[in-house]
Amino acid sequence: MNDRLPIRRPTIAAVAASAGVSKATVSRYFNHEQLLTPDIAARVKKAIEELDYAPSPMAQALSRGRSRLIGLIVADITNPYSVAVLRGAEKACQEAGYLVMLFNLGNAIGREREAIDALAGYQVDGFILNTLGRGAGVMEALARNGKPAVLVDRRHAGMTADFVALDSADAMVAACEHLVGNGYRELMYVTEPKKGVSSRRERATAFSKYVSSHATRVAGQVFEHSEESESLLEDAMRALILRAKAAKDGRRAAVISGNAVVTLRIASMAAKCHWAFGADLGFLGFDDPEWASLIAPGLSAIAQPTDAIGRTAATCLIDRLHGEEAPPRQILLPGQLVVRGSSSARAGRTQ
Amino acid sequence: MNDRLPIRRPTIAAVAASAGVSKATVSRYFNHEQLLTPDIAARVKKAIEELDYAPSPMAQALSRGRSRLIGLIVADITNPYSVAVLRGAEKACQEAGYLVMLFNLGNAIGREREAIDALAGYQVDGFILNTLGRGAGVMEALARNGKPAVLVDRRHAGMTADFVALDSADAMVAACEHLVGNGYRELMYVTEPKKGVSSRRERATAFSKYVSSHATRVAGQVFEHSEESESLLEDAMRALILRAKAAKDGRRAAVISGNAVVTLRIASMAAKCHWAFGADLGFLGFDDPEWASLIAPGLSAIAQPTDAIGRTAATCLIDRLHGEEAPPRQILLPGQLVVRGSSSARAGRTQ
DNA sequence: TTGTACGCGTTATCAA
DNA sequence: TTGATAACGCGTACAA
Repeated sequence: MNDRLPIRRPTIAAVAASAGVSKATVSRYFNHEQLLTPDIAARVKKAIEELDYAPSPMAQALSRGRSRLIGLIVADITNPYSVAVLRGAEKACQEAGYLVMLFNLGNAIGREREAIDALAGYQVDGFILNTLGRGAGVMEALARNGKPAVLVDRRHAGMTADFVALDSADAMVAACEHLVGNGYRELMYVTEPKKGVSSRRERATAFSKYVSSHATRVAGQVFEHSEESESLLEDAMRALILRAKAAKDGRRAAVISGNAVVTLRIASMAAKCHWAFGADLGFLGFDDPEWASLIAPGLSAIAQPTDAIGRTAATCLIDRLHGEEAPPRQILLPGQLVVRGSSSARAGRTQ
Repeated sequence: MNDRLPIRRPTIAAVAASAGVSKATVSRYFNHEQLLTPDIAARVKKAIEELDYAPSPMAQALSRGRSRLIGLIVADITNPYSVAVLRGAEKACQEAGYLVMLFNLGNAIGREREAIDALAGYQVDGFILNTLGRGAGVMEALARNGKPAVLVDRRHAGMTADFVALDSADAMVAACEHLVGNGYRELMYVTEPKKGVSSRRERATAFSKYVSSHATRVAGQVFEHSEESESLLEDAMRALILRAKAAKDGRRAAVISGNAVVTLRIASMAAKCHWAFGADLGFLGFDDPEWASLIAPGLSAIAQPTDAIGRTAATCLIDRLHGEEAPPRQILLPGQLVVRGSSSARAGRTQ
């Protein structure tokens, strides 16, 4: 039952023969039906149905130069953010009749070129990129293949392409104002190593800017946390808490996390050190993972509109494919502040 | 700078012309280099490098009938399990020189056929399926396209294909023995609606079997939990706890969760009702999400070897593509019991 | 060993 | 309006 080798789907030639017309006529039935005599069209239609014929997208791609394929390159599919975006993008693509070819970099920077070329080989019509962005070969590879791209979350310096992301600066201000409004004045922003990643840089910058423009009331520092600096982070947080206590003016300490990965680290550290969020330590994190409400007393968060980001990226790209010629767009989507117990105004539990 | 339209990558004809040979010779350079004179091979090589030529996989696919593409159909990309498997599979595919075309069903059963046909249109060489499995058109569509497939996690009744999944029965026994060994004798297994999903059925069956074969010491029930039955579940859990207390023989109550989605529900319910895991209520869940250790006092779990499952599925499929003709295999991978505080022997916190 | 010519399944040009 | 025919970019019998 599984003789899988020589099974061939019917071709346009078979339909043409069966309908007693030429291949060109069958092709026209799909692409320019208006040009066909009703009588002929009906015959072709019948043959198509009898044979259960469907055009081969591959052959179409070869002939037309367009494939209805979209290449999606993602820095790290382990990252829930990437997956959430992927989901929105894939859905929008499907709805527009495009299929997604996926390439996961697995955080292997430097494979960006390889990925672009591999996907371009299959004639993908365009790219959605969520990559590390050392930028090196990327621009060149994109240009060489002459295909449009839209960047997600991470923009490449000097690359002129559509860009979709969270409005980090706006979100950071909202986060800071919320915390400060609730009495947290000793702030620390913890981010993964900024390196070249634009979203990380922009959030850190927005944080620093907020702090310096409210220097009279608020103190703040940026902490770059990498896998190895676990104990350094613990020390920094401990110091932060002590500083707030030492101030004697009732100010409280709070940590802002740059993304869900960092949030996970901080939450497990807090559990280990028996720091109570919302009491000893305020907390608010970028990204709103499903488990945020489960960590007592609930982790406050900036929820990213990941689905909309993915969807926007896809439709934006597809617009380009349909001939949209506008200059590169920068689409920043607003985050949503989700308040839970970890950033409460008064110490203690907040269901 | 973004004149993306008429950029054409060099073709085999261009290389042939540049090297002063025929297209066939260039083709042979890639596919049968042994047949070439060193001198000629060198000339071809030079031309290839100068033009930065790479064969078009699309055209190759059309010509050979094989595309080095693998279609991956997933029931619901929102499910972390699916993503984890996807990750392993995509990696293995990449390493073997295959690219993945992704199709997410978004839990829309009935789109399976559509997905298979869409992917088959692009000449994917084979399928990796993690779908709902009403089975209806699936077998037919697969047969019609004559392409091999490997099933992941969910097997289709009557479909003879390779199958890769967690060894659910074995894992369930391990889970039960662990709980019973720690004094939990009043058990409840909570699963999403079993419907046609084989993995859910198998786990429930294994649970029932364990309970009935230890009926003298252990009581157990299966609870099918759907989105709407939130309050029913709460009632059931409350009753479970009371039953254990009422028994007066020191037996304790424990819940086993069928997957991470259910775990999330139960954890938030426990928080709401102020049930303390490991004290009032034992807990152990299938799937070991990253946040399992953060829920006090740590959620015990059966960790699935998701990466290995994905990787195994992919290599298994690729073996078939390379001519492997063995009868359909059933590959069951062992889960790993991760013990944390939620299933501790004595009440109280267990770091 | 190398080249010629045809096929893979479409679309598009140009006559008819 | 419809039908040959030539691309599209590549592999491969077959001939040289």
